[in-house]
Amino acid sequence: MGIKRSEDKLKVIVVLGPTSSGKSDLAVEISKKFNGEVISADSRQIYKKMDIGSGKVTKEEMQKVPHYLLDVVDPKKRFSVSDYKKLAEKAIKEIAKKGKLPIVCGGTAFYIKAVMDSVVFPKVSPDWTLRRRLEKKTTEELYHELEKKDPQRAKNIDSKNKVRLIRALEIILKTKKPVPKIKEEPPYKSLYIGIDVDQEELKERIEKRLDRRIEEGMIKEVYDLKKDGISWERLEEFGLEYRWIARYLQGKVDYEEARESLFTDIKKFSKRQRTWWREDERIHWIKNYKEAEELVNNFIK
RNA sequence: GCCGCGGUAGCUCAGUGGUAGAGCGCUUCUCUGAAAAAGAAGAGGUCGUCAGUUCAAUUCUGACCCGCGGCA
Repeated sequence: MGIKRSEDKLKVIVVLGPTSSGKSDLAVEISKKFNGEVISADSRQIYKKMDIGSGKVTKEEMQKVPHYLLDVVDPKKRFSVSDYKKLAEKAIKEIAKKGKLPIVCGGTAFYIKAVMDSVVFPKVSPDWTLRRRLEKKTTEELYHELEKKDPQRAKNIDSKNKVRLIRALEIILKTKKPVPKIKEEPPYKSLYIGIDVDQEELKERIEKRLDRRIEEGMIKEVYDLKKDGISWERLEEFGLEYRWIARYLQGKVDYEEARESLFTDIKKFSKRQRTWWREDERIHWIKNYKEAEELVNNFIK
């Protein structure tokens, strides 16, 4: 399999931006104008029954534009980037086959990168027994072990991050080989549109949206998830809305504290989201729909 | 008015006769199958005010100011 010439590659649009920036609306607008369909790139909206808390678009907001990769996984099941990559690739093909324009839109940068930068994930599925065993070791021990077995990977890895160290060792122990390097030609011809929102304005939008979602029944949504058998631990792991509402429902924090902490955490999250794209030259940062429309026009010519 | 307790980082508080720490927040960053996860680095303080003791005071003493509780 040779490298595809760029003229042969499928065209894919990426819409990205921090939480509450208006990505979903923009993706729908572009879809309507340019005959596109949307593929969500969101690690929480992928789950069923996690609607308000994850900020999923409603049926009305979709305005009849087909959306992919929303509500496809049971929240009890584990889902990973690698699963996402497979599903997203399938969706892109499907949309292109219909002669429509695939638009990847979402706030999970790792998911977008996995698909668009063709990150190759070694075919080693998580071995929870092994992980539990490695979990008992200290980060220092794990790092030394990695240094011995794969000095190359040890050079770049976050030496104090247990989750990453364990994953790296898992790959090495299972494949008996070092962790493969990632570097490949991007698989699609792409246009990256980033929504640029002023920090202060974003904070206001985050807060307003948070209160609106509480009114819309976000707390009940989490309560129902628990009732359906999702553990507190799992809800904790989902983070943000699910984490803080779960703590509130358990009586660990009062309402005011839950709301304040959640607001703080969402703001932090939006800052973390920015670090993924800050230095990325491919992204065209836009302020409004008009600018986006122009970009897409040039892109699809 | 009296008695007691307290006043140290943006917040909650540790601590020491040789000019200070933690957690949280804040800023910045990382990202190879949990990614809203997980992790890293950094910036903040003339230790309430004034005076005394001392080679040396945030630490001891006194007065004062402020807050909280109790008594009257």
